[in-house]
Amino acid sequence: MEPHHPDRSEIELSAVLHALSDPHRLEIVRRLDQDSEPRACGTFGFDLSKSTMTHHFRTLREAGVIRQEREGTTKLTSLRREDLDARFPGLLDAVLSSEPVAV
Amino acid sequence: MEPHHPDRSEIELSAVLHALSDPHRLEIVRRLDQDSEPRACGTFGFDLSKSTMTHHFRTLREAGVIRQEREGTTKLTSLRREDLDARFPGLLDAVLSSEPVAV
DNA sequence: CCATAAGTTCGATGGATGTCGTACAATCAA
DNA sequence: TTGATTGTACGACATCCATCGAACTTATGG
Repeated sequence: MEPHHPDRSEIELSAVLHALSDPHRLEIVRRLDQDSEPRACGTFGFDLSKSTMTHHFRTLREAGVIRQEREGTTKLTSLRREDLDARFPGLLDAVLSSEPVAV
Repeated sequence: MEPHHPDRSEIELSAVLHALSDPHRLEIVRRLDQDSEPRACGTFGFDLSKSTMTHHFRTLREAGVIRQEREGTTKLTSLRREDLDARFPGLLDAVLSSEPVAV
C-alpha cells in the first residue's frame, strides 16, 4: 500500500513545526531544498539506524513536509514546497534561511 | 531568584519551533502579539491548571520566545519580537499569519 | 533462483512532555 | 496580622518520542 500524504488543506501548523523542531529532520529538509531534485532516503549519511531514518521520514511525510514516491527498490523524497508556501507563506523560507547546525 | 532568559544569540531554532508546536503555547504567543502590551499570566482563560500554565510559560521563556517580569504579585509576559525578528527574520510573522485554531 | 540492496515493521527502552493536585512563597489590601 | 491573589515547586502519571536491533518485504541483477 502507498504511504499516506495529507492533502494540502489538511496540513497543520503544529505538526509542521513539530516535524521541523528536530535537528535531524530540519537538516533533511535543508538538503532537500538545496538539491531541488528528488533524493533517495539513504543518501543523507546520518549516523542513525535505518529504522530511525524511516521514523523521521514518516514524521515529515505525515506532517505534509515531504513527498515520498517509490522508484524501484529506492524511495525518492522531495520537499512539498508549493503546498507549504501556499498554506504557510514565508514559513519555510524563514526556517531555512537561519544558519545550519551540525548534525 | 529571577528566572533565566536566554540571550538573543543563544536562542535556538529547534527550541523555538518546539515551543511553538504546542497549540496552547502558540495561542499564548498569538494573543501576546495582538495586544502588544505586557500581560499577566493568568489572563488567558485556558481550561488548564495553574501548574500547567507555569510549565508552558517556562517552556516559552527558556526557548527565548517570551520575557517575564515580576510586577507585584503578578508577572507580566511580553513577546520578544525584536530578538526573534533579528535572529530568525520572518519566522514569527509566518507563524502568526496562519489561521488560528481553537484551543 | 539466489543474493544483494533499500526500506519497513515490530517490539523494546530510556528520556522528554503535558497534565494534574497539593503544598509553598511572595505580594498587596483590609 | 490576616486573608486573598498569583504564581512556583514538587511529585506523580500516562503518553509520546528518538533511538536501536532483528526480522521482514520488495525490487534488481547476476
